[in-house]
Amino acid sequence: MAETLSPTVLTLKDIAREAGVSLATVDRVLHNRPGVRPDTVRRVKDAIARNSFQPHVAAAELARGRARRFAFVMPSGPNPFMQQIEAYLGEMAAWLSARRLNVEMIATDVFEPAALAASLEALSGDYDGVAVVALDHPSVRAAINDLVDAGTKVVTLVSDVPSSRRHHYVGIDNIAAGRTAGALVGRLVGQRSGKVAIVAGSQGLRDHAERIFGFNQVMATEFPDLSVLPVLEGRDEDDRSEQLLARLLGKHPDIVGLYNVGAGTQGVAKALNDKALGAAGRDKQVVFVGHDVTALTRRLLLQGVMDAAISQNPGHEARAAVRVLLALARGEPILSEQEKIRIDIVMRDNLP
Amino acid sequence: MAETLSPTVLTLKDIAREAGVSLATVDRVLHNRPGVRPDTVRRVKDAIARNSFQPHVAAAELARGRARRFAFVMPSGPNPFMQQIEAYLGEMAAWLSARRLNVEMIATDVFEPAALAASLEALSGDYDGVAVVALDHPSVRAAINDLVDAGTKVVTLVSDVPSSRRHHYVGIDNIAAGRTAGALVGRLVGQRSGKVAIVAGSQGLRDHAERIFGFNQVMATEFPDLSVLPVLEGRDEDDRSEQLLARLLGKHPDIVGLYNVGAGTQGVAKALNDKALGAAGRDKQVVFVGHDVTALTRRLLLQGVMDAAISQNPGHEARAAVRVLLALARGEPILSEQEKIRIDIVMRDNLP
DNA sequence: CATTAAATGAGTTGCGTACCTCAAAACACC
DNA sequence: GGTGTTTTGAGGTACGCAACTCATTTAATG
Repeated sequence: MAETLSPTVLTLKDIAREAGVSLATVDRVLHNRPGVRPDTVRRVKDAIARNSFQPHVAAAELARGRARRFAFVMPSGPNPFMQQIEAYLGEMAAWLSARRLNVEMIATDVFEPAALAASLEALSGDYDGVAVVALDHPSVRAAINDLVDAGTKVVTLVSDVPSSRRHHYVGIDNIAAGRTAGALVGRLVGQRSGKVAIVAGSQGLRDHAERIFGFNQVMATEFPDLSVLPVLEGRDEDDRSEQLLARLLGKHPDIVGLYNVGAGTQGVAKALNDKALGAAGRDKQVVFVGHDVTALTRRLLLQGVMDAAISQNPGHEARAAVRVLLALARGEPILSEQEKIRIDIVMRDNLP
Repeated sequence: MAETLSPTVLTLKDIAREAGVSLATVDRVLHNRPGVRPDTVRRVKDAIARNSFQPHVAAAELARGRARRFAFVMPSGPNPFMQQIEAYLGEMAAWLSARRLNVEMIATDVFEPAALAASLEALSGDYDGVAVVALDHPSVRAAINDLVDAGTKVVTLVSDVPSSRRHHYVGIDNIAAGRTAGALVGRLVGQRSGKVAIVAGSQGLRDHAERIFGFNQVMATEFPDLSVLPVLEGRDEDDRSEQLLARLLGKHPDIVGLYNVGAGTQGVAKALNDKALGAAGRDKQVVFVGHDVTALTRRLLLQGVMDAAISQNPGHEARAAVRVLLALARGEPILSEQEKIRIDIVMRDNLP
């Protein structure tokens, strides 16, 4: 009837006795210190495995003395998503200090490869872990690899650099996100046929490009009655997005769906709402799917202007980045299921 | 440019000096032990607050010596959702043992109030925390309150007992889940009008009743063109659900939507697929929304038989229950944002 | 065999807290 | 004033591990 999931665990002393060696040797093996014969290493590791020994994290943490330092390298400038991440880190302050963890925010021009790489290089040696919102560029990749080589744990956040040797990526699969957006637009448009518009920041941004790719994939294979118009590049700016979209809506009265890949949501909504385009604007007739839950998108969802938002929970991302860095630093396994950022579909009725 | 989120923290010795008392007195205040004058208590607490002191969890954990024991009281019998929770707890084994946490599974007949209450009473004194999938019944409520009074931390899982003094509820808001299901059925049906069927386990189950309530709410206010048929009570059994639904589909050729509130999904799908009801079955014509991502619902989503599943991540629930119990036992604050179980909308393209 | 290098043992210290004991001081009461 | 009670101080031990030193043993080399 009752079943125990966690057997009693031993201490290092027990392992030493089991392996027939001294505590010092166990310690050497555990921390990959030199001066132990391969055969002895094996005996110790066997004893550890045989008893499924886990070092007591509390004891280890206490014994190491110095606090751990983590750095979050984030884009400078006003970016609501990044501000949210910073806010969530602030909410963890008590949690962090109870574990003697120091987290520092470092702002840099993420879109300038040289500046970002320089910021990263400057961290070398001083930090146990670094989370970075990174651009996928050779110099950035090199900077990340240097950090890794120096023993710093590196996690990419939101935007990955798969070609680097970063230890982990905390963020969503953007192709899948685009596919999800496509499925939503297609399904919500329903029986109607017509055209679908895409507004993106830039097709040069890795995540935007991936989302568009996924979106088009689904549209082509599953919704042949809908034709996708060329991507508008609004540079994530409200004004530019509005102008481009307004012109497009004017030219194509049969637009039934819209996918906003990045920011500039304010402008997109304004264009949809523009009275000049029809008696009551097009906001309720066009299925509008975008990204991220902010104060603005929340309002648009409630008003029925936006139909769904694809969201990657920024709180989850912030916490996952910290937890992953901590687990890496401690040499603990990562609960991959827990740290995986899911693609959330947010509609009016499941607004968080 | 760089901003520290976590200032250096002091130790108990520093606090003692700050407050002008001895370590022993600080310890007495910190653990609400008697024998300290109110005025002194205030002085110590002031010093703690003034320096935003946080006890070092690692040191505290190490010093207390004995491991913590948590119990998960879950329904007996083959329930896929519960099995998943147990599996996820198994995945945490290393995490748990590194923290010297013992988690035990206790199976009981959750639908029998007396049996459940007895199971809970039997735990008194032996556990630091209990997570229970509870029925909302006076005797269960009393048993929970007894546990709480005995100093055990209690968390309700999946199904709440709001009238009890449980410390926390880990699960979704079922009314909101029903609303979400309603919105999905309504939106996915599109322009068509017709009838909508509901299959539930029993309207006597709190969570099912709440979901139906939320579903009807949305249907009535937002989709007046759809009329909801009386709820079928399939008792979460495949056969019974199939028979009831098959009869209903036969009687109403104009059913365009279906909400399956609980289990019995296999039966529901079979009824939809029944060739006797039409040339090719009704599975692709009826919008079908259900709950939970299992091997079965995953297949149905991929086949296009099911259109969306409302999901409460069982892995997240298992981990959240453990984390909340641990935080409660340690006297740490709970990261409510992190522990909140979200209502996930799962469609074919964002299957986890 | 002697010499040197490598491997291992034995031991110490300290991390910050919980929990305990015992004595001393402060206080309340008659 | 003396009594008894409450409050406070001082100190110790233990938790499990990291990190270190230094002596000793074992193996490799010439």
